Amino acid sequence: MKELPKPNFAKATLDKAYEATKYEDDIYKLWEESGFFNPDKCIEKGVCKKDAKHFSIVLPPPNVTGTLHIGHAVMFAVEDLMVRYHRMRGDRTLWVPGTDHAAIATQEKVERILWDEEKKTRHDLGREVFLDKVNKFASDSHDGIVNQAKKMGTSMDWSREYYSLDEKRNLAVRKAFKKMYDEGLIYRGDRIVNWDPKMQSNVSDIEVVRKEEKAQFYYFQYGPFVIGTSRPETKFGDKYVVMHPDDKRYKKYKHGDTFECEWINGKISATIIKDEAVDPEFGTGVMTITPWHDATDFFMAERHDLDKEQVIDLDGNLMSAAGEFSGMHILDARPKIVEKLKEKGLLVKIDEDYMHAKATNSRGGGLIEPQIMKQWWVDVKKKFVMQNSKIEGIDNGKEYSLQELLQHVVRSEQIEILPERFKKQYFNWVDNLLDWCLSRQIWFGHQVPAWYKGDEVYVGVETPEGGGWAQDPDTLDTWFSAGMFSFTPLGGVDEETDDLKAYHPTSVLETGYDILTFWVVRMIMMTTYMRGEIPFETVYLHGLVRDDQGRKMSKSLDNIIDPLDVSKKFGTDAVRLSLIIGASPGNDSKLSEEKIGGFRNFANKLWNISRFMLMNIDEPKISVKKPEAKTLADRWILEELENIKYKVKNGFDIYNFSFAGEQLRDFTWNELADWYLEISKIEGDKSEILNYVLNTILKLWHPFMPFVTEAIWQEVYDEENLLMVEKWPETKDSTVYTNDSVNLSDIKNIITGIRSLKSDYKIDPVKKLKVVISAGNKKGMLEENVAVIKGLARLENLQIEETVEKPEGHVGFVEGGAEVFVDLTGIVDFEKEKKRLQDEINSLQKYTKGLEGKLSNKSFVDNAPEEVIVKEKEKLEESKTKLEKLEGQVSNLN
RNA sequence: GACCAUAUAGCUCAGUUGGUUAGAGCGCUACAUUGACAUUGUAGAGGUCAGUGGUUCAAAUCCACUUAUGGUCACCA
Repeated sequence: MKELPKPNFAKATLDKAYEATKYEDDIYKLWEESGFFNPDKCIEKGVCKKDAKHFSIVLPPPNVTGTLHIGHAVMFAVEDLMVRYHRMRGDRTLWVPGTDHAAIATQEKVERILWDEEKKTRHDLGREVFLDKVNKFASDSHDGIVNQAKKMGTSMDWSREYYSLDEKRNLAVRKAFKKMYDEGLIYRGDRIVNWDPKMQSNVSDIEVVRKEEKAQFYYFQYGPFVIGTSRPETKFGDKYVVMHPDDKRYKKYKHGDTFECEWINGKISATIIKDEAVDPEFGTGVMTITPWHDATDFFMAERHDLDKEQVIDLDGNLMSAAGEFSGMHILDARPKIVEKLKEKGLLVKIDEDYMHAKATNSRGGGLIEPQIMKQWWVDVKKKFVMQNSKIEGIDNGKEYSLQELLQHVVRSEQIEILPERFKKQYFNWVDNLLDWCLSRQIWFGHQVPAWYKGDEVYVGVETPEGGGWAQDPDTLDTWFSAGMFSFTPLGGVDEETDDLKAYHPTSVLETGYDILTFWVVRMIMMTTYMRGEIPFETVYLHGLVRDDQGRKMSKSLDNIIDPLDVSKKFGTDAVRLSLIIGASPGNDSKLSEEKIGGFRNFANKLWNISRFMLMNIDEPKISVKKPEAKTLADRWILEELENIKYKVKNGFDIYNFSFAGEQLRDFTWNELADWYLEISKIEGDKSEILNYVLNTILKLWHPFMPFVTEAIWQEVYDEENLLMVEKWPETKDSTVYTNDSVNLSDIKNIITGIRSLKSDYKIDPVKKLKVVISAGNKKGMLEENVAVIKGLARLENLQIEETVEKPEGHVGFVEGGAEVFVDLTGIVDFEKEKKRLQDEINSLQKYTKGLEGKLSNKSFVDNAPEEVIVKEKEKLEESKTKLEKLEGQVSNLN
């Protein structure tokens, strides 16, 4: 690694404060140029073995619609965390980057820009010119995204980067489409779709969002019936009147009966239909239907084989069926139609407070107008013969539907979803799965690989031989290509590449829970079908990042936290930590600059801890050998280090990253810095231990805070090695219990107790006091630590006896069975002391009484496990002894 | 309407299979400023674990109901 450009680091000592911006770019360059983001290089250099267990993630590709937001930062932080951990553990680790063309979203964005800047539509430009523009936009977005991802410190293998609309992915799409078509899983048919007149495309059910809105609800006389509707403008073609078969009010009317009645544009002939889809409680329990422009009506018409007539065109204007209203936009026509019906005496009443859920396109917000159109669909219920299954419980030669595959792999726990409650949501969706409408009337995306000549249809991977074939102008739903992202970035549809063999199924799909139904379901569907494999073993769903008040971040609220801004301000490590600590899978988290600032402080703390340690290490070296402990504090910190190693590993293993980070921070700050380093100033001569501890915590912290840890590593250990590919510290496989020979808590408590008294009496912290300890069986242990207690509690003199009466003018407290007497001659406030001791005695008495009650309760003694009883007895003994001593002190106040 | 979450200190959250005198960070109060760090240190205040009832020797933890907040799905012309 010597040939690599070395960042311009200061030598020998660290700067006083960690300045992230000074290091981050150089560090990233160092990593990138080392080549270790690529597992091939790791194998070559022995970072991992070729046959090591693999750990692979395909990055959920950000949309090329612009710049990244804080949600992407979470994704980067969490995935990089896992990837760095596994890489250091020696797993064969691959993280594949990519970007998504995001068909509708991107086209819509470019169309808007085009309109804002040039007042032109895509039709003014034509398909080719427009697509050039979109591609240019996408390419610029892509570059920005890559740059941002690198700023976040992501250790992705850029040599394997993919784009959802590149040639390889396009080939995969064409092959998949053909395979599904050949097996009858893709069909072209006239079905009702969600048409967006604004965007001039249909969108899938999942892309439709409903918005509650107050609307007018009209009641009209329709022959002998009163019908209700919120959409009078659709009623021209209505010639069926429907009611529930069990509705007694309309018992005398029979299914199939016809009658003549006066309607908007004159007399019509209507037919009575009985169908259970009608809710007798709603309105009058009678409705007319418009199969061409309503999904419920459509399916009703299908059931009874009724005529369907188009009333509204694709621009939202009324057609010839509307007679005098034809050519008028539906929204303009509505009041006029109502007016006309009123004049004819057919308007019964208007309900002004009707709550209506209007359907809108989640992209662009256009009002959805259902239409019947010829579209391409995936049949999710159709059975096909499985031929390539490697899935447990799915047999080759047997028949399955896509829906059954989706159900099977999650139910059989071959795919784990975290947090588990999202399984319910998954099945809620999958069990009620409808056919998937694939085609979109937009230009940007994978063009449908179907060609037409007259009535002939050809579906294939390449343009058919022979002239006269015209390709379907529509493009495919972006999720069709996205559904194959576990494997298309590793190879293709039908070739077995080395990458596919080595890294598929991928280990984890890490993404936001909001995308579960859009993407996760489709990935499982496409992958199980195309490859006969699960796409990933675990789905880890992160929550959404909200502002400090819990609101979604949005431009209009002006509460957006831009990851790059805050990275610059506080350092990338701080941003990453703030997104990981305090966040749990599937739950939203709140973020504020204050929170990030807190973690910036921690990064600096780690830097300064290292700075101090470095000053006290004779010869910094990379070491994994546990050094010899000479004092109680040494034994204690080494034991705590073992504990924290286990806790962090365990946190990673159970996907509780927040817990791992929190524990590690507590150890680093509250134990190592606040106690051990302070003690080391007194005891001295700790070069070996400090070196070992520093080594270890830098490794443990690296996945969380890659930049500052690598910066320190490079400064301290220098030369050949990158922390990024150091070996993860070995840990035991269970909790390590602390025993007395490594327990520092008595020492800590005595020191804290003395400090507390000092603070209580408002004694100048610098003033040195005299202390006598009646130590009992703790005498030996305390004597060994006289210097530590004296130093940290700032004592002039410390006398330790096995038993000693409280000297005059002293104030006492009890800690760990020892009585500590602090010399406050001349300043003791006897009343205050009396109260302090009495308060403690009171609460202790209550506590003791509780314990006694518990232990004399027969059912407790009979039922509780032995170890619990033993523990309670010990507690009782302890508190009794303490009580005795406190009572002695109070009676001896002088 | 169906289903799923969440409710613990002023704020953000921990609390693993029921057994702690319920914890952390931020904020707050008081004190401390020349050798790792003021992006700091020391000490402290602050909680009837949403409510009610139940199970149990034992409930923040399990169960039922209630209330509040959020989410997913279904939506009715």
